[in-house]
Amino acid sequence: MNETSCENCTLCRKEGFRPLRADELKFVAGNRHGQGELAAGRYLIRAGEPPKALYTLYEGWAAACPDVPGGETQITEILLPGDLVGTQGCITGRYSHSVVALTRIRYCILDRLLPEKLVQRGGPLCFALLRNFAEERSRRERMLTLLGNGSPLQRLAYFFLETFMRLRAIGLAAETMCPFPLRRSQLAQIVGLSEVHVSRTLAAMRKDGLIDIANNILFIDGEGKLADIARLRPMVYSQGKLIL
Amino acid sequence: MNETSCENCTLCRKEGFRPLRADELKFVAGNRHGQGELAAGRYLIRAGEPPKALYTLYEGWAAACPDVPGGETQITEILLPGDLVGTQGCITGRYSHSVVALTRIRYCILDRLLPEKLVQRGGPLCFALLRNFAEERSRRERMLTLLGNGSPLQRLAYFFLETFMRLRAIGLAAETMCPFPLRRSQLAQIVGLSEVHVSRTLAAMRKDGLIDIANNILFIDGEGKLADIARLRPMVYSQGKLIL
DNA sequence: CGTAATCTTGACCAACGTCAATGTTCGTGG
DNA sequence: CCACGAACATTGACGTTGGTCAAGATTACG
Repeated sequence: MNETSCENCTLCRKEGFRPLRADELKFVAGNRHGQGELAAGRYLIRAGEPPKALYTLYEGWAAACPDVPGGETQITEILLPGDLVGTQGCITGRYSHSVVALTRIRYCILDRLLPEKLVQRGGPLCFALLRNFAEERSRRERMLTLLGNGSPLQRLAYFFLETFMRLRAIGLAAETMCPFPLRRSQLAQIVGLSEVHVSRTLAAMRKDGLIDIANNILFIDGEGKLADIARLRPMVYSQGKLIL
Repeated sequence: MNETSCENCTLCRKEGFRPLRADELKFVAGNRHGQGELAAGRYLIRAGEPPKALYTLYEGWAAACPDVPGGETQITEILLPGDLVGTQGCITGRYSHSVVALTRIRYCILDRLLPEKLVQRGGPLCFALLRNFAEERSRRERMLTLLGNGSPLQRLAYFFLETFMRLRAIGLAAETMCPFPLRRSQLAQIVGLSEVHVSRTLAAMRKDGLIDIANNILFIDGEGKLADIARLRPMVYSQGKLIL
């Protein structure tokens, strides 16, 4: 596993990422403490701990889940390549949720104080951090709406659509399909249903020609139909994801 | 209704708000375009519209609710005095949810470009804006967890506890009670249950000596018991709410 | 090829939603 | 101050949805 430097990072070259200016690149590189790798199932950060670092997910999928004492875990967000991990901790002094790798992941390690430095520094990079927060807040808001009064079908339809569009925005999806490594039980923890009921609902969706999941690939047969069912339309801003 | 200037604002004097430095006060005052008032049930902002302004809720309660075409509305956040309204729109160019007054409200009108200016300016005020986002994201994350796998009892217990603690943090709650103007139907839209079931659950909670609601006042009889039931503990940061 | 993990399907049941009737509170105008 | 109506809250009866349990089927992996 050889180290990749910021200068020849392949991720932020992809469409969907705004290229960094020279001085920005230097700033980020100067706050970078190397990179790491983690197997599926291992934890990158733990809820409640003081922040050790800020991370950028570079490859693979991860999940954010608050610790719920003695209850089923709930996944509150799926983290995809390019997403920041641990911002909450670096801002408020405690990680608010754990982050667990869902596949093997690779990530960059950034200075814990990067947000503060960014605020001092100001400029577009700082604004991008703000927009990152806005985007995540907004995404949780939509899921909240779905969990509050959406049917199982609506919840799943929305989640598939959103995930697909997020992947497409960073160049990781094909025309009508995308990688999809999630297990039924993980889907259940995301949409707030039992694993069994997820399975049933998926069977129905498959029969109706909406979607199919096979070999860790999600096939979207009718993006429009899915959107109609979900009622809510996912918003994928990320015209300028930042920071590696 | 006489105008109050930033200089003799009574809200930000309260405990829980970090007092502004002289230059910060000047900056905020310079980006303030007066204040407004709205009756219960009227909309302050509408989902999907381009941002007209940023607001600070000065008095009263409001609710954030994304537009759901042809479905029950879901309330994704309760806005209390001192909270910012419309940040999402000012950052991303579109308000992501509507905000409706739940009681008569008074609010301050701030420049739509304030977040951008704040980013240029940097400093503690900018960091406070970031922390505001972090706090709201975190709050939605907790509700998401509750709606995903919490019982009706847990959902309500958590919501009462969180609201009580938020009000206390800004000096608007007494030892064991606080104002509580929400109707059953609004509670239902927050916790994702039917109005009838909220009513039933509240009756049970009252019988168990947990809480009581009467005359728009919430009585918390056992804060510890409530916290045990809710499993999640609300986090109220706001050591330094900002910006009027 | 064998074992473990994951997925599917069926049967059953409890929790919650819906409908509807009754009771209560609040504001308004006489 | 009282009377009235409208909005809101409570309670009961009943049906549906989705959870739980358990038994097979399929897949993944050594």
